Amino acid sequence: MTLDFDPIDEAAANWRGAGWAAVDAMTAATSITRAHQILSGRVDTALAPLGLNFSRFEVLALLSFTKEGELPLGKVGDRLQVHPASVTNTVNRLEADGLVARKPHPTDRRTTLAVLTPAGRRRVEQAAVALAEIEFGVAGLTGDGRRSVDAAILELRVAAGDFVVPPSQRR
Amino acid sequence: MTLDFDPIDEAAANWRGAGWAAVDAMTAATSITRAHQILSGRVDTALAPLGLNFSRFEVLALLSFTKEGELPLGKVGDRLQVHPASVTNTVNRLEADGLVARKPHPTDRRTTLAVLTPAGRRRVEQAAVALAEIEFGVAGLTGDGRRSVDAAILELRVAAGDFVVPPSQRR
DNA sequence: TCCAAATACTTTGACGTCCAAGTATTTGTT
DNA sequence: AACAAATACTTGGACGTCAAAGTATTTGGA
Repeated sequence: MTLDFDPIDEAAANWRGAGWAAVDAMTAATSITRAHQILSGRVDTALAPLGLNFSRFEVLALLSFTKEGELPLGKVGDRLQVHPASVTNTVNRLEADGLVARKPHPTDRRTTLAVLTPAGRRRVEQAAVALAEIEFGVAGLTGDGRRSVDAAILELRVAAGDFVVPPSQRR
Repeated sequence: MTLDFDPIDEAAANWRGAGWAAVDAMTAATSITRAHQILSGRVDTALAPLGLNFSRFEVLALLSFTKEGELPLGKVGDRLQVHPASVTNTVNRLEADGLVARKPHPTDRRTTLAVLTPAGRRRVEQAAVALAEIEFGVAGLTGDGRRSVDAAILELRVAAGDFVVPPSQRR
């Protein structure tokens, strides 16, 4: 199963041979896709014994950082940049496992709050340890590599409109 | 929906505040995950009018690079690093659209070949143009950014055992 | 005050991915 | 030659994601 050549290099050579454009963009896209595949597999493997996957973990972690351990579902989606339907699904599962509870918003009846339960707080702590142990699936990336990936992808995220850099903090 | 702060920076600050380990690994993993989400959305949008998604396109492209325009399904999976079940599913769909045909292997009856049809060849050419136009979803990444992403992720892929660098070509 | 538009969440449905198990065929050993 | 193990692919099931439509509630004008 392990190849004796770099499949991305090989693809780049093929693309050039076919006269196709944007080869450098293709390799970057393919690299990112593969990196995601690798780390997501590792992360899910590490979290499986805890009954979590990365999405569920992210929700728990986000809640654990708030003062009251609660947040409207919509805010969760905004922060984690996932579709509202995915938030519903993820919270359903966390709720079924007793790690989170739904609670009506005190003043806005459209809104539902996700509240971290004590079991949820314990679980997220365990998960954070488990993920740190496997370096979040990026074992193999050096410190320099991590920094350069962060910096490069920051450009991509800003270009995609993920957030607006306030004029005062442009770097 | 657009935030006025970097959600990954925010997460890093929260993690440090909670005393959780491996913050730099977490930000790298989150960056890669988000980058994948961005580019995969853009790519699928660009390919949708052609009735393709990135997986289907990759299969067509791979076949188009071979001499005969055909390859055993297993080889397709190896090259694209996807699960055999996913190859079956992807080829089913391409076959239903008349872009690929299944053909028995001439000597090994366990093996099935995927063969590019003339329509498949035309379609993949159109798709390559469409993808080049949107720079494979990585518009926003500069040339330097693309190179540094490639280089960093190469480390990750090698560490993950994607392929073995022959001793003669170590860099 | 009234009501159209916006907001918040859920539901449903189409896909895609992976794992595990099942079928068919070939290989490698004895 | 015989047969267990490996290989190649498909099937079925569990999940996850997103888009679109539906329900409930709140907002912002006229």
